Amino acid sequence: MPSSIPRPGAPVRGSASGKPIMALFDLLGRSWALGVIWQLSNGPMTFRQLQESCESVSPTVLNNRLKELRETGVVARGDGGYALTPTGRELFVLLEPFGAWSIRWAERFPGNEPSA
Amino acid sequence: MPSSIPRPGAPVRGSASGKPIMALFDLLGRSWALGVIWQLSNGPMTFRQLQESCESVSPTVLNNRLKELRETGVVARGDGGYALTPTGRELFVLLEPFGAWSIRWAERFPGNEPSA
DNA sequence: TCCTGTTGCTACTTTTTGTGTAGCATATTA
DNA sequence: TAATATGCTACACAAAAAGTAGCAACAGGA
Repeated sequence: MPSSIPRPGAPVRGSASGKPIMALFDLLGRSWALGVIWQLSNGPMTFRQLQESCESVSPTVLNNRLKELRETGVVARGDGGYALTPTGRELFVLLEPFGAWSIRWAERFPGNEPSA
Repeated sequence: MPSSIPRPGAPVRGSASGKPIMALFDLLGRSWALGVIWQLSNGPMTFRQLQESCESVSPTVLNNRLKELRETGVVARGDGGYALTPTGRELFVLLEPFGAWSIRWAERFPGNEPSA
């Protein structure tokens, strides 16, 4: 059984009253949710393509994440497979800076020398 | 046993070679990771305060998340309990816009009327 | 029409995570 | 000394994810 889909206004992890930010964190804080959005930012992908580009995601989980992301208006199916909706693209705009940030984070990672 | 801590450069979910963005998504895509960072943005909190403000988080998980966030340089312990490091505050700066966005998302949520 | 390949899944078993509750050891304050 | 807070650890249980198999629907092509 898929876990319940986080909806703002309904109880979610972190908020019995469903504060939107907590509903969003519940949605995004599930395995592969962020990864799927990241992959789809490059354009529509089929289920199988997503499976390949997200190494080691199981079809069960991928299907659950896609269901959740569709029901929350972030992803939709169309030509060429799954794609971000306008809402999803908005979300990606917020997510995009994490790419560059993660690289700087990696460089100064505790125990890493800044790679010469 | 706590799950392994995602480190850029080491294999993580989504990337055998540990692409930084995938390591970051692995770190943040665990339950309560985003919520903890969000809570700590208001200032340092004790373990118990975090437990209370994150409704329904179990101490086991909270402790695991804090360990991971500390070892990845996002959170540290100091006066007044746990607090974001400068790195953690940087991360929060990227996260902050999600607050406002989530409210708009809630308003036009599939099945919600834009509240009059 | 039969074969071959692709796609989007579902089913199932095993392993990993998270929940929920209890409670302990170490301060701190009265 | 007792009461309180703090930062946990230890379970027993439940939920989620991994890993693998395979099926139904469709699209060519021979």
